[in-house]
Amino acid sequence: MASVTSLPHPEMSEVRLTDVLFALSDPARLEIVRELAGGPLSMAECGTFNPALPKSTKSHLFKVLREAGVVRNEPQGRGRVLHLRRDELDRAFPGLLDSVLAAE
Amino acid sequence: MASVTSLPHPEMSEVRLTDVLFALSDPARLEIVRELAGGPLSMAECGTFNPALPKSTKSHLFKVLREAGVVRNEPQGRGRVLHLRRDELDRAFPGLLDSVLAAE
DNA sequence: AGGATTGTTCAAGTATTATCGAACCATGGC
DNA sequence: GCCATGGTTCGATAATACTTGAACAATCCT
Repeated sequence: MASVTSLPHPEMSEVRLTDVLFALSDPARLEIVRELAGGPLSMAECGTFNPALPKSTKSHLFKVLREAGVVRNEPQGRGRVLHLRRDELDRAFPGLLDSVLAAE
Repeated sequence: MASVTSLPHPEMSEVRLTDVLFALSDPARLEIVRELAGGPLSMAECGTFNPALPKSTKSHLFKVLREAGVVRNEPQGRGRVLHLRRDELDRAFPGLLDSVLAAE
């Protein structure tokens, strides 16, 4: 019943630009997105920029990104793999991610 | 002394990407930016998407945009003119505004 | 099965943001 | 000078968002 294993992800058609912008507007979340731009990572591998971050806090950061449609969070083994929904975002908001990731 | 006439604007060099993204992440502020993309407007002309908006609220929306470096607010006659800092933003964050404004 | 590992969710406290009326300020025109 | 116009700032309240420990869930491994 409502296993936590598979988390809900919005369809890209119902993702709003403002929600994506909001998700990216936090430095910690943006940093996570930058890390994920290099390829999928487990949650443990991700967020190394701040190793002291409690796992509940980290989980919350990913939740915001996931609910905004920026990131996909899927179970793998005993952990989870995160990846940027890059192709989908590029289709929905052409150039957005490129420009954000290009900014120093 | 500290006349309100001329409001402080950040140098583009000290504008942070996350602040810009945050400023754009609110639907009302984003709508204002869309209106300003067509050219400078007085505050009265701007924000017509919600005519019932109190002027203090509207002023606050502009303040957030101004402090994030998105908009310039300058006195003109008895009122004020607002304009998007488009060229500067394009230089600092190439493609960002384009992609945001292009999104439907 | 039991324990270790990896996260998620809940709840509570804190902090940041939004909203809007009222007071205030500057300018233009009479 | 005085008043109307156009907008900012202040102050209070409401609404969101962030942070974190503790409890819980799923999986792997022996």
